[in-house]
Order: sequence, then C-alpha cells, then structure tokens
Amino acid sequence: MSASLHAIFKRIRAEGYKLTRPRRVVIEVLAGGETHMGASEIVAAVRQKAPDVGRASVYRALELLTRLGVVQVSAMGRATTVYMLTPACCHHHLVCVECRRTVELNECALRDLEKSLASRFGFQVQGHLVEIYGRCEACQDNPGSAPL
Amino acid sequence: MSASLHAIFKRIRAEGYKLTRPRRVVIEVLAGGETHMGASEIVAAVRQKAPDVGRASVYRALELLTRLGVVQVSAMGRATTVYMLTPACCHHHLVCVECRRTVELNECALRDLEKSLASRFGFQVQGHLVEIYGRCEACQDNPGSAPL
DNA sequence: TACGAAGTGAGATGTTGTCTCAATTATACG
DNA sequence: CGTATAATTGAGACAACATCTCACTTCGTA
Repeated sequence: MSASLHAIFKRIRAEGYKLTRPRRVVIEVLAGGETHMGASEIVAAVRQKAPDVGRASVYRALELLTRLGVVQVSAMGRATTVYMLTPACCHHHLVCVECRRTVELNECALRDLEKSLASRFGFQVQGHLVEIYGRCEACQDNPGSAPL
Repeated sequence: MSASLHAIFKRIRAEGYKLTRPRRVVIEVLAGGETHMGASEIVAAVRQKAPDVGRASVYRALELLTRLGVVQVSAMGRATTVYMLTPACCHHHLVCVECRRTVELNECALRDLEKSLASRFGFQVQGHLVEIYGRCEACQDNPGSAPL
C-alpha cells in the first residue's frame, strides 16, 4: 500500500529529525487504520496505543510528516480535513459531495505531467492527490440527504 | 475563469433552491477575490458588502455551493481549508509544503479519465482538483522555515 | 398580495488546531 | 557506555473554525 514503516522511520532520521515515540505511533496508527482518518480519530487511536502521548504532539507529528511528504491532507470535498499516508503508487479519490462516500482508484494519469513539472518549475515533487467531485450513483436520486 | 455569475444564479434556481442575498453575496465575493480564500476571509468580505449577513449563512451557502459543484474545498496540503469557485477549465495546483506558496496550472491530464469514470461507476462528475505536493525551488534549500 | 416552505441571524456550543514553557529524551560524541 | 545538548514533548490555555438551534424573515408561487 505505502512505503514500509521501516523505510519511513529511516527517512525521518535521514532528514535530521528524531524518531520519537509520538511520531512512531502516529505513523503506525495511520498505517493500521482506515485509508484516511480525521484528526480526532487519529488522536484517539494514538492515545489508545500510548496514553501518555499528548494531543499537540499528534498534530506536530502530522505537520512534520506532511512536510516530508509521508502524509497527505485532504478536505475530501468538504470542510473536514482528513489525513492519510501517501500511497506508494498513484491514488485518486472519487468523492461524493452528498454522502462523502469515497471510491479509491489505482490508476494514474499524471506520471508524465509530474516529470515535466520538476524541470519547468524546479519543483521537487513529493506526490500528488487527485480529487474528482460529483455525485455517486446512490445520491443522484435523493440529493440533500447527506448523513453528515 | 469560471462560469458567469448569472449562470450560477440560474443554476441555483434550477436545482430548486432560493436565490437569497447571502448566497448571492458569497458567490460575488468568491468571484471577485483571490483564487482561493479561507473561511474567515470570506466571512469578512461578505460582511463588508452586506453587514447584516450572518456567519452561519456564509457556511451554509458554501456547503450548498459545494454540493452543487460550484465551489471546491481544498486543504492545500495542510490543515487549513480554502474555498474557491470551481474553474470552468481544468486547474491544477502546485502546493509547496513548506511555505504554502501555490502555482496554478492551466493544463489538464484528466479529461479522458473523467469520462470513463462516469460510465464505469455511474458517477456524476462535477469537476476535479489535482494537488501536487512538494517543495518549491526556494524551499529546497531552507526547509523548516515556513512562514505559517 | 398572501401563504407556506425554505432560508436566515444571533449566539451558544462543539471541534479542530496552535502556542507556551518547564521537563524529558534521542542522538552524537568522547 | 555515559554524558552533553539541542530537539521534542505533555499539559492545558488559547484561538480559529465550523455547526446547531430556534424564533423570525423572505423568496417564489398561486
């Protein structure tokens, strides 16, 4: 699914950051849980594995991991941010704007684009996220019935 | 840039929703401001044009407009959601994870994919958003110096 | 023009994210 | 293998962001 935990740990050290308990546990939680989790879910899961880890450290870990490209943040088409480990291979989301149900795709239309960006803008690409918004089959008939 | 305001207003009525003052002003603000705005910016701008509009109505309008595909929400690679009018044509973001500076692209690698999704999943595509994460040229040398 | 449903404003409430600072800990080095 | 030290942490205050409730207003229809 994504890079092995070991590889991620190594990466953190290689970038000059310490591999601390909060960081380790956050990564483990993200790797073991749903494909994408809300902040509160992550905090809860982390504190179940390691009750002495503070909330702030979870956010700080997510911040760092996002900067390193290990974690991606998405609004999933609404004003609720979710976090996920950056998938090793390309990964698109089909997000229903009514019910928020999500289909994950494993195809990629962007490999070539990504390469050209590096040379044209001097941009160091870490990964990308594609979100396609619309209504899933179920919600085309009864819009406005979103569960949340 | 995006569909004309008039077309959006028509669309709201066509979907059976009322074209109210808060909704009109939110759309005008999004059309007139930066390409993407934070929630608080939008609220401030709306209240400048129409001081009697409540905060909740701004959020409600954004919610509706998102469901209609008129507005898109993005986390811009971090835990801060921004809102923008859905661009008429394809629109990619290059988001720097260090400083959050953003480059906008006007090319599209997804037209074909989008079509095939409609038939394969019965998904009614409204639009898509591509976010490519990495470090911009300036931030490759001094990571960790993000302004926010 | 009057009616009814949809939408609204205000502010309480809930959630999410950030900050500060003394105490702790991971790593490099002797 | 200890020790120095700079990075990191935990707790909880704080701030920002988002949602909810409910009495009142307004849009669109007839």
